[in-house]
Amino acid sequence: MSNAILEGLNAQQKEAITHSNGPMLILAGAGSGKTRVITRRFAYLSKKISPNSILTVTFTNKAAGEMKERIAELSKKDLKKTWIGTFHSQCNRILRKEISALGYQNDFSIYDSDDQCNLVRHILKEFKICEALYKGIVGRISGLKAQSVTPEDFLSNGEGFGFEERLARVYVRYQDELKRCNALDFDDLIMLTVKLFESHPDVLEKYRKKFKHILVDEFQDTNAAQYNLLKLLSSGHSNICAVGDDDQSIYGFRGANIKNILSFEKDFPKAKIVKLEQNYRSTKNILHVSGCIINENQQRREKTLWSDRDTGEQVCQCWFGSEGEESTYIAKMIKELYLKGMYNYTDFAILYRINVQSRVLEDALRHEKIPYRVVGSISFYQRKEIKDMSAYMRLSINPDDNVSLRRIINTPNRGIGASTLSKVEQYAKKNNFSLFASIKGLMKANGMTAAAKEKLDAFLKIMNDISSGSYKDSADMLRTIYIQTGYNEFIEEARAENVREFIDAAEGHNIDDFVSSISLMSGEENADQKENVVSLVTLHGAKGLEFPVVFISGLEEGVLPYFKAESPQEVDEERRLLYVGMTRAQDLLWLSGARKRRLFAKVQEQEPSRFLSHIPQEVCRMIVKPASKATSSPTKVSKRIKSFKPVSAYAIGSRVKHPKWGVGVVRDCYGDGEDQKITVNFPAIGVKRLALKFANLERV
DNA sequence: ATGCGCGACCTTTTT
DNA sequence: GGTCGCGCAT
Repeated sequence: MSNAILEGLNAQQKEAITHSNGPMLILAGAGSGKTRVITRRFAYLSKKISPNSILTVTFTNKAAGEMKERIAELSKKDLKKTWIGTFHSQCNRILRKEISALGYQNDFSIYDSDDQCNLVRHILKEFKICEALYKGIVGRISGLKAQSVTPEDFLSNGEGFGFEERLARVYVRYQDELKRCNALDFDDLIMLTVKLFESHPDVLEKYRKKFKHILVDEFQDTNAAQYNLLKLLSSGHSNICAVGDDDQSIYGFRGANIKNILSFEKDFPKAKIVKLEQNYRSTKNILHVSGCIINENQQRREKTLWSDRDTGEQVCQCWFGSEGEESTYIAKMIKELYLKGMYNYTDFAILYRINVQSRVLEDALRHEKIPYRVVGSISFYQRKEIKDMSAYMRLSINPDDNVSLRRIINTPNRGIGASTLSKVEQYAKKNNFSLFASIKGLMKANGMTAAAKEKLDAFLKIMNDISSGSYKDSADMLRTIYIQTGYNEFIEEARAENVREFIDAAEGHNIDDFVSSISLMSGEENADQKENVVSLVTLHGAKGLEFPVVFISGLEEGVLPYFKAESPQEVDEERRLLYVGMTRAQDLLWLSGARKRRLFAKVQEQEPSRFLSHIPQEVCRMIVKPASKATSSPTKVSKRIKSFKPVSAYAIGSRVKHPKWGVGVVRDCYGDGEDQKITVNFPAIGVKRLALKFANLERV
């Protein structure tokens, strides 16, 4: 066995990688080299069996991409046909082949949450149920599907009263509509694969034989349907390797079931359990403090992370008068550490529980002229113009796709309004047609005004032109759509830019593959991380990331834990959220809160988060700022980190740019007013003393 | 068919 | 405070 695969690993990691057959649960603590273990195990296994017979599932495209990349580095095998991907993409791949067994066609559309909402709202309108309830209903339906509860199951167990009864009716109808549209929503991808395997043992057998080993990443995030899928596929050989950390389970609200990891041995009785407890990321202090937090949770698998790293700086705990002071403090601290030359802006992250918290933080960063990026805002593929373009593509491939048709029949505006559409809907219903077929039928029937017919005919012609074209790739088709539909004339410039980017991304992609996977793309994975900016990110969004310096803001009752978390289980999940945030930090960690915070409309009096009471004071530095107008200067802490002067015009250690000599580091800066002098070390030139007034320097 | 004003309600969100 | 959706007005 070549040793490259086993090089530089600790004993537990080796044990996990070389385990041969049978179920295994790897409890991988934060920063314990989890990805490394999975990728190496993949490489290890593929020495004995074909890499194509290992099913590797992740939750995000990003994780799948990283894994592929790292496996490619390790192994010289051809990885084109491997099964490394998200749960949804793997199911998509299986269903594209096998779904005819369930009465769908294999060119089905995939509805994302936006399409899903549109369809539910349409049904609610028809059922004359208050449309405003759609969000709750979509959530419930999604929850049911996550448990593999089909409409039929739900009907047979249903109470049959009030809301539940109406929910059942909507669910039945929704699922029926999806099938008529030849469409699957995200949850269907999993649920229907499970259903397929359960109802067609021969198909299951085929994949069971195909996948000799199964590797699951982020196992703590699996929902019941996903777990069922894994159990079905691994039944027989039981070669399932699940990697996860129950302490980082923060997606309970999406149906993730923490019990899957807590009671793994119940389903896989002889499971080997490996704990990865050596942390390669954080200082001892950070680990100690975060360990004390997570220890408060009752339902967890005991683990104790340890680190080879230094004790490190104390964790800073701060209490401010208001959220404004909190933000100012954080911004100033970042500035100081940056100017000191210790860290780049990319090394900092500010984490928070809810998105609205970013606003005041952004204000403070802008005020200090610190570049930043808010991570995880609306994803590229969810933008209206992108969704419109894809809807045209989708409809042209799958004419039954009513949701896409409703989306674009009057976009851009071609005068087909609600009354015309409602005639189309009625005619479709009467004849059991899709909307597209209904429009075609109506052209020959009576009962439409000539004007309406003309407009519908124009729409049919556009769709016909799009469908009958021959294209060399997806980009080619999109360009045709963009022009044929007149979208290019109706769109504003900023959005047109997005469309161009979309077309670029489609370049060289086969149309069927592109359309079938487009709903599964998030577009977040290619966000350039190279920019030197501070990251602002929610605690959820921070999972899987790491930063040398982390600030967690808003550690107050009502924010973290969020006021909606009432049951002990929900509070535990909030605690895990804090734990995830803390364990992102490599060197320095600040935990802060404010006594007064503007939340929604009013200013609220806040109490410190209950989680803070379990922090051992001996490894913490407490900073309390009484509510006052006085500018909160961060000197107290800066002294602790290393004594350095308050920021002057140009702080010692800061970087400046000279028009001729380029970037240099400030050695000294003295004098004041007109006579200020500065000493700068330019790497290429050497140390220079300049009169600030004439030097024409620029901060970098 | 579009535009505006009013009221309700606020999380997190891998796909 | 700010977004989103509805209903009314043109």
